Amino acid sequence: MAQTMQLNQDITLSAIKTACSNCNLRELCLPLGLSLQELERLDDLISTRRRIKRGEHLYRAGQQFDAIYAIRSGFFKTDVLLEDGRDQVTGFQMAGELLGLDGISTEHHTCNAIALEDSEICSIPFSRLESLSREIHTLQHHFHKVMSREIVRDHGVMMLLGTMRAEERLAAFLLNLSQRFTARGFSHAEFYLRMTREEIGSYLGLKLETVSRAFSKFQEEGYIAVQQKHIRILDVNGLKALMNHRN
Amino acid sequence: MAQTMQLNQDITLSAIKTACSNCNLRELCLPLGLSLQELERLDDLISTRRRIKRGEHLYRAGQQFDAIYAIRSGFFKTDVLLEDGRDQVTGFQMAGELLGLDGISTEHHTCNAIALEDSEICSIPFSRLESLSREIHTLQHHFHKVMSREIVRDHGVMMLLGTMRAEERLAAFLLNLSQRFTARGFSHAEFYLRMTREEIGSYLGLKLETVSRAFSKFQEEGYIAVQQKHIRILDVNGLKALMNHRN
DNA sequence: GTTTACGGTTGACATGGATCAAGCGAACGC
DNA sequence: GCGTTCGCTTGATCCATGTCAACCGTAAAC
Repeated sequence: MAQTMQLNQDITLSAIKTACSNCNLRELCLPLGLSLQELERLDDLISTRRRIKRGEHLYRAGQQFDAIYAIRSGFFKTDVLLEDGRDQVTGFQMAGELLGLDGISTEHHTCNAIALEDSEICSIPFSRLESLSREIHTLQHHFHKVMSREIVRDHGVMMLLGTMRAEERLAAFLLNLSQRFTARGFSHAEFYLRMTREEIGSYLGLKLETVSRAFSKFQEEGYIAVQQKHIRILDVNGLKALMNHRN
Repeated sequence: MAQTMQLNQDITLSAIKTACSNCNLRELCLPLGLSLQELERLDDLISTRRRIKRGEHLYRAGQQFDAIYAIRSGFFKTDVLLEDGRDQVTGFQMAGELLGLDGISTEHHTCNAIALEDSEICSIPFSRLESLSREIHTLQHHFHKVMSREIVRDHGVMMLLGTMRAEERLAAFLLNLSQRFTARGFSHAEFYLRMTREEIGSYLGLKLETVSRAFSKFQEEGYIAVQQKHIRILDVNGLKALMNHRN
């Protein structure tokens, strides 16, 4: 009897947890702007929830594409590989952000998505998302906005890689992280990096030593306090100023 | 009487010219994969055709977004500006490609689109495109693919800017242009650059002098023949080899 | 036809970040 | 608790590309 109750409760809990309508990330994620009824229809679509352990791949370049993924919790990186072994991190993704949009184009994933900490993702079968967004205008429009935002973000990274010097890049990176943590209700001034210096470097087009040196420099200047992966931002304006001036 | 006939002919010609169904770029552009009936519905949507002279803006960063643009003929660049005056070319677009996808996200354009030669574009009102793609599954799916392809392209540029050295970048750039010209029925081995060395440099994250030197180097090595903006590719494999090896 | 402006090339030199190398501290496995 | 590993830091040196400058050729302007 006690066991049956426990079981029922588990089922209920899991049902609550899987639904977008009860997800506290819905204002950051795909459901943004949907009405209650619309949300319930989206719930039907998001049946699977998957745990990905730190270091595991959510998908690999070359794999068949059939779903996009919303990050429920955790932290990911995506990277692309060149034939000669060079690779580059193309992004870091956190809760509420979507993964896999690159796969729509060729119906195969074009990059690897790897969990940087134990994470949970919601699978969104893409063809069903397309059907539903043919019916729900707001969903369609929001999805288009999300894809477009990804394009704009990429332009920002191109700008960073093409025109900024090492310290500017790192400052931009920290400010961007800070802003995204803030949007998720975390402290804007204090956070743990989930990625290594090498991964940061790869993303910023720098070597890990350069990243490390820039961190030390920022600490000397009093902009931040670094202790391994623990970062405290002491002077946001200092970092911003660093980015806005030539030299 | 003669005048009336002339007039009718003009109207007919203009009607033919504006329709996707008669556009020889339809296999490269938005209409890809549509049936004849579907094509005709797309025709209704693309009412305006606009000429943009060399040097003129199609749109500017900050402007209200309400349409995306298909390039009917000509050549464009897009660039983004930082507050401190730095700018970067984010892409070069040719016939059959779409411009303005970045504007969906915020309903404002986030970059400038400038014609590098006298060009013609088709305006596609975005809200009408969304309505139509709620009705035409193939159009919806193809549009998603186009957006996704843009994301994949941007990742390629990030890779280029983040991990390649100057000569690799220029080789990648030339091979990419060559391949896109080929897709449009032009020679893969001989073409005119529409952009200056400075614009190439901005796109590749290099200074114009470095671009110029790399061109000269390629010429010395016998990979290409350069004469100002006229490029002949003499050894595609040479260029490819240059990209695939470290050093 | 001459002048002017602009884009391109080339050379000399400077420098930011890469590379190579050593050492250190925290975390993890045994 | 101890050793090993991995990520990080820091120093010394090197090199690819940036910077500065001169000059050239082509094309547009007058």
